[in-house]
Amino acid sequence: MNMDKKYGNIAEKEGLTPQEYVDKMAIQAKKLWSYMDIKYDDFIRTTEDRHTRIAQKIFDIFLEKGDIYKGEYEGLYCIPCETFFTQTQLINGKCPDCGRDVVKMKEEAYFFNMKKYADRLIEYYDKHPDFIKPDYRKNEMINNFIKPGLEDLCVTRTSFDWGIKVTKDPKHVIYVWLDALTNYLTALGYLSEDDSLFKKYWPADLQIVGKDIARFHLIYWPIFLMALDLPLPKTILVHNWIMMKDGKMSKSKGNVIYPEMLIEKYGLDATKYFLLREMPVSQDGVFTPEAFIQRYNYDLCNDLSNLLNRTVSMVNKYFGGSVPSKIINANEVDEELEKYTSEKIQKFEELWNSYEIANAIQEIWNIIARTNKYIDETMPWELSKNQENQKLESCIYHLVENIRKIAILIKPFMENTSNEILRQLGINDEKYKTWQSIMNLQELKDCKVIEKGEPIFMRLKENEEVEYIKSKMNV
RNA sequence: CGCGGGGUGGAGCAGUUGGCAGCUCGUCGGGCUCAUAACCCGAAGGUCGUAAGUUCGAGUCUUACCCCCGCAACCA
Repeated sequence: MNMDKKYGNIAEKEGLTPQEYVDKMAIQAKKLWSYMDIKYDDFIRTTEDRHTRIAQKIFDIFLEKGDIYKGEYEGLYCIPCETFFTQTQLINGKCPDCGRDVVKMKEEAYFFNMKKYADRLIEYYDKHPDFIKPDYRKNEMINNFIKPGLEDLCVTRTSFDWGIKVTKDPKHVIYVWLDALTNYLTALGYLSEDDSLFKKYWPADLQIVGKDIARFHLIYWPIFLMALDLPLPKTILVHNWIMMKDGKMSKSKGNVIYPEMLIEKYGLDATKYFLLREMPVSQDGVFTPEAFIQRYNYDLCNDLSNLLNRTVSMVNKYFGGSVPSKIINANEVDEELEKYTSEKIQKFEELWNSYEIANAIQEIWNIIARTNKYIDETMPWELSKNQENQKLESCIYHLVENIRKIAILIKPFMENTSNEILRQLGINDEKYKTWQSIMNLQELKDCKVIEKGEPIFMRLKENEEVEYIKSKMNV
């Protein structure tokens, strides 16, 4: 996590010092993570001493190597705001903050020699097809930025002093990507007295970034690493955005949806489920209140929750709550279910490992649908009536076993629900809760389901809830 | 102007190396009763943006064009 950047101007407006302002932002970010139950080992801020010291060191290394040189930065400048803007940032040719005219200005600045590394970067892309995901981002970078001629990156400013100073030239402040990106290294203690974490974990297996900062992570970041003679992360995954039907969320459009509100009303698991399920990696996902409630009702209530509920009920009705033991000679219907399930688990694993999360989750729901269908195929109530006990035992066993697998599959993103399902099934033994355990049929010794199934998700009235969500979007 | 993504039954989307056009929701009809008016089965509905080409055969390859959405540089 990194977030402390140039909030100086915004801070002033709120009557805060820049440090106070970013402190406030950091608290908000941590709050959201904790609300989402997202755990992390470390949370670094670029205002921390462990970062600033090393960032300065890295700057000096580049300076000595000749990768950083002193030049002049020319840009469009708003004098009252004391800020440079790019052509595209301007609104009707005026300052986007205060609306006044901007002027061409020059200032002394340090530049990083990106050109020097352009060829090496392209070569690296070619030799490491897994480096950038999804694939098309690579072409985007090459065609738009590298091939037309990579420009050197301005890495310092003199127009303000909030930030990390250049050791040998303290009127310059390191700005912005050199400072920001290197936090991935400083967080691990790179170049510090204790770099054991760095030695242990670098290079990273995966870095996930939003598409808005793809360029910086796919071009500048690898080049900085090359300049430091460090290995690159194995994969950088660029994810897209959640959009609203009428485009980007914005307060002025009144279409902003806050995750806190959804979590509060519909629970953490439902919220995470929706976001992951509706969010293709390589395309923007769309949020609509209708889709949210429909997913909740169809996928979570009708398919998942109801499957558990009807199964628990049958274990009680036919076996007094005790899960039958594994049957060795399963019949054809059972075998088909087993085969289907293991194929889908394999598929899930493939997709999950290639970060196609939405598609992977879909495979789980295929198993859920197939298990619901299995009940209709076997008709346990008929088996009971006709006293076909062995078939009935096998059927109920297979049902419980499949739901157990489903619970473990959803655990990474629906932990509470997963635990609740296992609790209702009476699966307490840790050995039946591992990822490895879903590769085979388990005996499920001494499992006793709870006496009365409790729905884990209750059907919602679509109209009412859609109205509710909409009313919260205009706040 | 350039680059990228997308245009597939009413809606939202899948379609790996070209070979009888699939999924979810909706609609219509049926089944079942373990469960939440749930669950299961079946049917209707598409000349796969337009035009031309390659091929025995193209949603899938080639070319041209039209429409929608992003990105265009030092801005977390």
